[in-house]
Amino acid sequence: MTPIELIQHNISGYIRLEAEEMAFFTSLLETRQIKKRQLLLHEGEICKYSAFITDGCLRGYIFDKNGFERVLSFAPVNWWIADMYSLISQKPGVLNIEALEDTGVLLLSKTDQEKLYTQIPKFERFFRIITENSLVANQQRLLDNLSLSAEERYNNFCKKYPSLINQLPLKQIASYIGVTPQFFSKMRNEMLRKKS
Amino acid sequence: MTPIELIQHNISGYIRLEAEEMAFFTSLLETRQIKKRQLLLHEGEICKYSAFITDGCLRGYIFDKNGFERVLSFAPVNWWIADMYSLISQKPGVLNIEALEDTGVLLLSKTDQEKLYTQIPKFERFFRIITENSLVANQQRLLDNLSLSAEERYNNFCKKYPSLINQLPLKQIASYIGVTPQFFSKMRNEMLRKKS
DNA sequence: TTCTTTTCTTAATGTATATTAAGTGCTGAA
DNA sequence: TTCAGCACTTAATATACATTAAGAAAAGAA
Repeated sequence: MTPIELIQHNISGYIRLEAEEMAFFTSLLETRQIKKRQLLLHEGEICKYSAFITDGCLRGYIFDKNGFERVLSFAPVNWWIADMYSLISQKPGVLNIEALEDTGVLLLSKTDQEKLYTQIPKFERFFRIITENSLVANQQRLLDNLSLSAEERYNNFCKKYPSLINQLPLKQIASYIGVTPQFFSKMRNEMLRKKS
Repeated sequence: MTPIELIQHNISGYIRLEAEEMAFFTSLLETRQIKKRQLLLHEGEICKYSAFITDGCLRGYIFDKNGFERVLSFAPVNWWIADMYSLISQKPGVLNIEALEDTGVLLLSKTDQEKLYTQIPKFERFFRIITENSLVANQQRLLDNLSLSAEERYNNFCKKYPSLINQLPLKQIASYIGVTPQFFSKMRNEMLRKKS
């Protein structure tokens, strides 16, 4: 599938568009390639785009008060990512969005997104639904962090991002589940030992 | 303000409705009183309503694997609450929603909510926006849990729910910030000592 | 009121995870 | 080719929080 076909397929899963509506939508998209380790968004910037990943993988992370990176989310192919706080408020955000490998995205600017809302109200529906889904995923992760051990959080990571288990450096996964790389290394060894 | 005035005011902050649209909306609402400690929603049930709080306070919580309650969110006056996972999927949920004191809510059923979406598409917009806001609040809390100490999480609780600091039993707050009541008690004493 | 239950506190001990440090093996740049 | 840096591992020690237990104070029921 081409990037455009991929996003059209993604949208068609939620709303039904006329051909000319779809054409109008795709006319608003901007293609961008991000090289490994390059940032799509830097903390302190105002987030002006929602990004749809067509190839590769991004990660959203912040620096905590001790200067350590904490991964908030990964965005593999077919996912959307943005600093929602900054995108909505148009204030400087805290999120860094970085390519974990060479990555292709389609960008929809905030202004075009609002154009879309007024001209094709069905897009209110589309973004309501994907926001609801994000919210559910987020609440689940919050509960995981409140009630599960690191080991169980790792299992949930594996369920949520099966394609990333072997694709990502271990320290990224450690950061996502909220432990140090050292502890993660030890933990994984213990898990292997238990299974055998 | 009456309950109906309160919810109308809440909605008018996001979308502009004609008088008859507002009348149609309010005709869908159901008033319900929940006595202290009564559940509005019990885990295992399918969530059929979004609830808008007009008086009192609710809490959403789950039981973790050790059988301990973990508070996911509080819902004071003027907030919405539901088990989003269950409401969206119409599968049995994991959330319990309980009144912390005698509480009045306005209920909007899932089916009426969808009626609303088709008959007054502006409501797609309304719920998109409040879902976005929930998502942002949730992401912030997730980052808090990954990167802040219990003390700092308590400070953030105070900022988010200033009205609840003195209204809630301490053990509810402890559960929200993710520590035991014993540790919370000790921590608060230490915080007081530091300030003086 | 009196009794019971719940909330809150204090303190001793226990544990999951962090921190620091050191070492190995890869990778990419000069 | 050689070196610098990065990813990953192992291990010793440290710490933020949990668990258990017991008592005091407050709230609810009889």
